[in-house]
Amino acid sequence: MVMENPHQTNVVKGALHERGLRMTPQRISILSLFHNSSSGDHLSADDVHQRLTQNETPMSLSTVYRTLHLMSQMGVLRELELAEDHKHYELNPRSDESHHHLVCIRCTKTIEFKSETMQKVGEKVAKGSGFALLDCQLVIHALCPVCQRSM
Amino acid sequence: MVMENPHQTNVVKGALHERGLRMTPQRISILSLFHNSSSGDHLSADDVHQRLTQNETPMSLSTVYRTLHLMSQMGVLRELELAEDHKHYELNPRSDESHHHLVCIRCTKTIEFKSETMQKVGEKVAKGSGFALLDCQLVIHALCPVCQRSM
DNA sequence: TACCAATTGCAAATAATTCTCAGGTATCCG
DNA sequence: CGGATACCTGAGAATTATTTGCAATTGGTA
Ligand SMILES: [Mn+2]
Ligand SMILES: [Mn+2]
Ligand SMILES: [Zn+2]
Ligand SMILES: [Zn+2]
Repeated sequence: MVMENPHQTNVVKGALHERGLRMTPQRISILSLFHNSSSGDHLSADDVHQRLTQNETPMSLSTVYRTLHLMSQMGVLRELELAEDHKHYELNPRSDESHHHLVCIRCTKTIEFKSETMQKVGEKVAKGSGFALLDCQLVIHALCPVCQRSM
Repeated sequence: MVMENPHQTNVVKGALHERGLRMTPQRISILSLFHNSSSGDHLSADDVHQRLTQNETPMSLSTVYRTLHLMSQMGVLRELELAEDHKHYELNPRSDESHHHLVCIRCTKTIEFKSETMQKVGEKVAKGSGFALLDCQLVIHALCPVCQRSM
């Protein structure tokens, strides 16, 4: 069940080395998990932890948190703050496949959508201020049709 | 020091009544605080609590949390998830003055910028799925020039 | 003015995330 | 090949933002 993505793994390994960090079995397992998830899977730290356990690659929840944080800092993962009380993660999409989220603040139903302009705006704004872009996300908070009725 | 904004206050009062809720002194104080803040002031629950105390309108921190949450649900305030471990709030800007945030994930330096297209995209996407728009925010995570050097 | 649901303050509870630290392990060097 | 060093992990405790339960209070209305 654990299928690796050698290319991406090596790219990350290189980035880790540049910082004096290492590619460990735990980090490989977490990256594989995300590579094998379908788009639209937004995983919490706990989700990741549970799936790893099912996948025969259990590890400490602390390590999961540490890895998710590190990978987000490196721009490999993307941290989503949707309408829940905890963070969710997904692979940080390549600029040509970037997508964004429309989320109901009441039932947390989430819809992904694409928009090329967004990424361009992000790149332009970041460059304009001399910032190095890591992730650019539009979040639309709204009420879904169902929740609009039940108010 | 506490100057009210009668118009906006009445609008909110009406919206509260529609839900069977009340306009209390505490809610008025919190709204006034935001109306008297300058753009770019992103206040945490604790910031709000401290400023209210200075303003001679102290109240319980629970009430602050409850009010910030309620006002966000109503679309009066806007909840910001920037690069810190707690939420920040600001007045939810009218559609014609909407703005967005570029934030350094390392030092949390935050820059506001405008972009008309963004709001339009948000409105279009929400409508396209039958959602009722509350808030639409682009967050760009990046590294500021200073932090890029110190790595 | 009396009533009643909404609201508040306080303290306790919750839950996500981080920290501490001791025991591994990869990597580098002589 | 060892040994030194720095990185990494697991386990659990600690931290901290936020929520909740409850009794007392209050706003808005009849
Ligand atoms: Mn997504
Ligand atoms: Mn702002
Ligand atoms: Zn909904
Ligand atoms: Zn910075």
